Amino acid sequence: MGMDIAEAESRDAKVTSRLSACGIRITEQRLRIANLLLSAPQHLSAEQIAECLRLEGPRVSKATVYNTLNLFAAHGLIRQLSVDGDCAWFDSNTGPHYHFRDDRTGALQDIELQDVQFSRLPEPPEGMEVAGIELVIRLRRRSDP
Amino acid sequence: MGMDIAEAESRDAKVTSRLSACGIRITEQRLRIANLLLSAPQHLSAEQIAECLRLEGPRVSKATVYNTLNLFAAHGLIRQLSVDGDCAWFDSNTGPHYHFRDDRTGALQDIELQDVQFSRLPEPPEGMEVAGIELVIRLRRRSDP
DNA sequence: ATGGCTGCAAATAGTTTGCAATGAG
DNA sequence: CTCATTGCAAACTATTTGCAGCCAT
Repeated sequence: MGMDIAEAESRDAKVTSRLSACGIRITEQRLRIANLLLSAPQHLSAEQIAECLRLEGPRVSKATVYNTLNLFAAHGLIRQLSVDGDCAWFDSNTGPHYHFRDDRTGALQDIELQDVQFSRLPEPPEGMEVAGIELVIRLRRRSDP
Repeated sequence: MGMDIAEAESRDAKVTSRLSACGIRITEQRLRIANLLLSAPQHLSAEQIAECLRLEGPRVSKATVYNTLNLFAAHGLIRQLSVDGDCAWFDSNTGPHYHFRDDRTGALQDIELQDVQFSRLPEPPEGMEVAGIELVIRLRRRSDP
């Protein structure tokens, strides 16, 4: 479960350069949040991120968590999802893809683009064009034995 | 744009019987809200419903609007959608179908089930089954001339 | 009459904002 | 040194809940 110092440093270096490439100034809080989200494809809510930060070290205010997430999203480093009305989810996979959603827990899981194919799609209304397709497959525990 | 008294009465009668069939007691507020939503397939937010009620007659408290919408949803008369994080939308089309969403205005429009066909869908994760598929095609104004 | 509804106001939850103190370049 | 960033608290928005009074049955 651990990560040695060399690993942590290389991870920090990667994340740091991604932030810098966007013109985002590096701070301890931004680096910690970026490490949570950007080291692997993930779906996290602001609350979950705040919770992780709380467990792992010095507290980061919720305002800063939100400000940082919005900053990252504005630079296209992450994407905000509206799959449930209760809270926003932040997805570090910014490429086009779809989601499974566990109805009971709310947990999300990626579906690769090529795992869904449409043999028919409706024509957009007059004067409009498709800006994106959001697909959520809701899941429940299988009932049959 | 108007509706004569006979029309309004027959609409009331239809709506009343749908509510009664669910065991929902008829009140003036419930009838007015039901008339807005159930007389045609529609997507309305709680705020829009409150606004319509405000314009058309005696005020209905927001709490009652929400309580009523939740009541209707619990009985399957309407369905709550989570297509944007800002507010809930209530859809009086309860059958399976999909949506267009205008990114600029947030407005929703139905897509019939048969206008979308999948030639490939992913296998649900172990022990899970598909509870439903939510598809939103986001629209923008067409850019090319 | 009596128990379910309504309206109000207060509570809640998620998120944003204002501002003084802090910290990075 | 200087301006961006942080943390806190307060503001805000959407929604829910507690409760006294009202109304359908």
